[in-house]
Amino acid sequence: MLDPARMDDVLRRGGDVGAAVAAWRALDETRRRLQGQLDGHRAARNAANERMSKLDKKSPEFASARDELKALSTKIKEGEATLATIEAESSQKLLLLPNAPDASVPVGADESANTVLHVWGDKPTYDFQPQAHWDLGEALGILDFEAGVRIAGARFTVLRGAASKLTRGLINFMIDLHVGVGYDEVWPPAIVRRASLRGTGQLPKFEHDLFRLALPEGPDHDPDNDLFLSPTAEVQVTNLYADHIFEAGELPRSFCAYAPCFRAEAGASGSDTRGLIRQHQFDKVELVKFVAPETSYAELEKLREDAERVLQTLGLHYRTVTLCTGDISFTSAKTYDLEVWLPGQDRFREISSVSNFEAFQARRAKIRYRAATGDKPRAVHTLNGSGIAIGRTIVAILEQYQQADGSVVVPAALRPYVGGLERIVRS
RNA sequence: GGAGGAGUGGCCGAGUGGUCGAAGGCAGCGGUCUUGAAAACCGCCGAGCGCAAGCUCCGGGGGUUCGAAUCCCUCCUCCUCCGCCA
Repeated sequence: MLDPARMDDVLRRGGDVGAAVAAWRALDETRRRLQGQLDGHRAARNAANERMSKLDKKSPEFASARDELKALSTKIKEGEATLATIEAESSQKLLLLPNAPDASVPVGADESANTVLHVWGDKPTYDFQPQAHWDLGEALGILDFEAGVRIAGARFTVLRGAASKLTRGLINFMIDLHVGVGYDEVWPPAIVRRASLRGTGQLPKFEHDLFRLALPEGPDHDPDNDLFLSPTAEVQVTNLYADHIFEAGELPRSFCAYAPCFRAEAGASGSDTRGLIRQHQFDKVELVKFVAPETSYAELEKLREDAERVLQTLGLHYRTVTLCTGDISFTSAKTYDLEVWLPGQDRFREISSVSNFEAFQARRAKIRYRAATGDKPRAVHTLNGSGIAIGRTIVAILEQYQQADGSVVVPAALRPYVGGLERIVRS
């Protein structure tokens, strides 16, 4: 949730955000006025009730006071109903306002305004025409797109043999790497409640991107009990500490988690329909940090390095870009994307996204901390980054490590995780 | 899935219609004492909104009442037993 004190900063995003901010401000003004009136009435009722508790219940004073209070009580109920409506409307508007970009984020309308932070490694050269992973994978018999369609439909893929083994190995490889530099490992549920998604900012705005479970619903069905397939472990791990107050000295806390991710990808029809890039279900190791606000930008750089270490250890050529105001997500204050080189497609593709959300998620999910014992709780800052997407890592390995004969060399660092497999060949 | 029981502040726990944001204990913080620590004693000690006065919060939502932690309905969660099961 955007901090109302940051309303001016959010305008840097441009577009129609200005109108939304103005609408919220007007509503909030009304809300505060009504709240003041209502509080006055409630104070009167509380005082009167206290006097009443001392009266003889059979006395005529009691009876007349009760009749008077009944009128006041009715007025309060009406006020409460009105206020509830305004509050619901106001908080709905606030929930739909995006995060304010950090001052260091370049201004721009779309990805063309993103800036390259650095490039790691050299573009590998081939003395043959490099193939796209979908051709390589099918030829090797390890990516079975047809079977995925048969079982579950478009945008699902069956991984066979070495691709399956690579998935298992990559999950362990990445988690071990992160645990080695101080992350705590967790294995969360794959299904999440509506409140969790609201906490991290996927809801209420992006429900169309999610798979919701169609459970039997009675007449008293409460939408708050709806369940969704999680689109990213960011949701589960961040909500690990929803409604929690960290004590002084407990921060920063860093976690890594593997979880399958599910995205409806509504509106993405026609793009990336080939291969493993954009699937309804994919695997990802996620990194999440809870930190004190004054440290969050230093932590963002460390988090970026932790994600980059995965690609470096695997020897994959990539670049890091700073997303501009028009390209950062709804919830982010600043985001770096790691883009891995895909020679088969002659382009860089996003493989990890690393963001500082500042207090945006913490305010929604009520994740707080005390700077010192006895202090008032304040919202923490949360950060997360892919550490990293498994499917796209397989894509990058297949494309960057491909050989003239159509086989693929397994990166040395990964071999201990795949039973010593050195090369993927057609079996 | 069936039958019972229970959800109160960081934790334990009292409170069954009125002066209760809520006894008491533990933990924590400050102090006295002590060379220091422990013990003992004294004080402080939930969160949110509001400039403030003040208001709200006793699992969530709804209802009854002048007034609800307390009564009613409903949902959620936990515990015990039975059933089923990787």
